[in-house]
Amino acid sequence: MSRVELPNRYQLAEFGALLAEPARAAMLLVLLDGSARPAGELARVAGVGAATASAHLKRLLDGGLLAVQEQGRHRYYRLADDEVAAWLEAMALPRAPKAQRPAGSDPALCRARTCYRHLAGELGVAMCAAWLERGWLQSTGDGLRLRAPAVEALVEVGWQAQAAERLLRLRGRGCIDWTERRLHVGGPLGVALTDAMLDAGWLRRASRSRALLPSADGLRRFAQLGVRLD
Amino acid sequence: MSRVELPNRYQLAEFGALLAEPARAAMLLVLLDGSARPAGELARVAGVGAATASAHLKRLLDGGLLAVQEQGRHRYYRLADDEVAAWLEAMALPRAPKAQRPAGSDPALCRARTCYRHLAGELGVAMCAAWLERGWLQSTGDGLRLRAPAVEALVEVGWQAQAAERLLRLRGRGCIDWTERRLHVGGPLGVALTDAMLDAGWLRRASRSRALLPSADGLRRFAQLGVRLD
DNA sequence: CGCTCGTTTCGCCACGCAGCGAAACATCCG
DNA sequence: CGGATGTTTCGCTGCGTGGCGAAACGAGCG
Repeated sequence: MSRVELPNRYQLAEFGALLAEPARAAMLLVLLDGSARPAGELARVAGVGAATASAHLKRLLDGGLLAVQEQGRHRYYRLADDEVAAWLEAMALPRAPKAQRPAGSDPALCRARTCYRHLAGELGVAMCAAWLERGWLQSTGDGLRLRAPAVEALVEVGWQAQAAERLLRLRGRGCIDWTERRLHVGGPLGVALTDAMLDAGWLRRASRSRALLPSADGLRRFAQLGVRLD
Repeated sequence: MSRVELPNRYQLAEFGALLAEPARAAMLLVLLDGSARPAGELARVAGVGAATASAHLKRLLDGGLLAVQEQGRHRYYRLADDEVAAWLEAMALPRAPKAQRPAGSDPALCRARTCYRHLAGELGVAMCAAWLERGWLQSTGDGLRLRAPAVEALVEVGWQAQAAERLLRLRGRGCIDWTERRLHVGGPLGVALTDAMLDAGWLRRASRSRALLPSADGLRRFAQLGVRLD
């Protein structure tokens, strides 16, 4: 068939048009944390009526940026996949007016946050770098894979052996962190790691932002795993 | 003052709107190789009249995506900086309709190409990774820096000592390659390296695309510098 | 079964803006 | 100076689309 050419002007324009409306941008931004929200709530967030919101959601859906999940009389919308989330992060974060990143950005958010459903920010980048260096994490043709020594280390700091071993079977995606411009671990592996850290109380979700707040205990554990902030 | 919050909906929408027009998208895409072109040529590329093109260029200029350089009765437009180029790469490349990247993309382009003015693609990523691993390249707080051993190696494969040493003073920017999702060297250092490789005949620009074609000699030199393609 | 609530569809209006031609500038050249 | 060329400004028209209210649809619930 016709080979896929470079990004032609129409693909790029179509994508841009989907972002070009403040109402749609607001919806996408609020879904960037991986949540799934019903149409009505998204309408409220975007500040438009239900009818208008429905039209916007239809466009985003047709454009492949959203996926929908029906549940009773609600329809929950979420980002189509973490590929989309990565694009949005790339677009959204560095778009601070001019200055590179005036250090005014919320420091907690720079430190640790969710990107889609996995850990990002300085902490996420530091973890990825440290584990890659130790060989606990390896980049294969198949994506990022956790190695046995990492499992041992996790068990040593208190994780259940069975749960830790399950991580060996999960595939990670290298995901670019756009405040740090460096890799962190996304994909199923990244999500599983992050979930476990939340469960263990190492991290806590901030109430009104995507920031993740590390507990004192969490920081100690991270340090035991070779992960330090600055 | 008001701290810079996260990307608000308006910033994102404004950016999207700039891309949302096929004529503007075409202009941006053709400038993605770092070239500077006069308004008339961009009008031709975009397939619109001179008047229309002028209006589009004004919008892109006001939006901070382009810079202009007056020269006689011509006005040469180019991308504002490599930050913008990186955003565009991020938007444009992975925007193949659905399938991840159906391997139908131009193989030469995946192998090596210019990103703005520096080397990207498999070759660029491989070089960056190999040199980081050998310590020839180091990530400092200030960006990427070349180290002395790299200069020695470059001289050994035939570069002028003086030119090679100058590279030590140039700052590199980690630039994300969106076909590979991995780092390669951008910024002044990346540009200087790439220029030198073009001068030395290791690489040649393809006539009708952003692909860079490595010569047989070039591939041999790259191999001597620890850079191999698969 | 009939009411409620969440969502989508329909019909309508209004604004934004892309497009062009004509004209105004500006620069180079003879 | 005067004509040619490159670029921008101006005025205008037409289309796309965002917004809303009203109505339709469908799922829960008493």
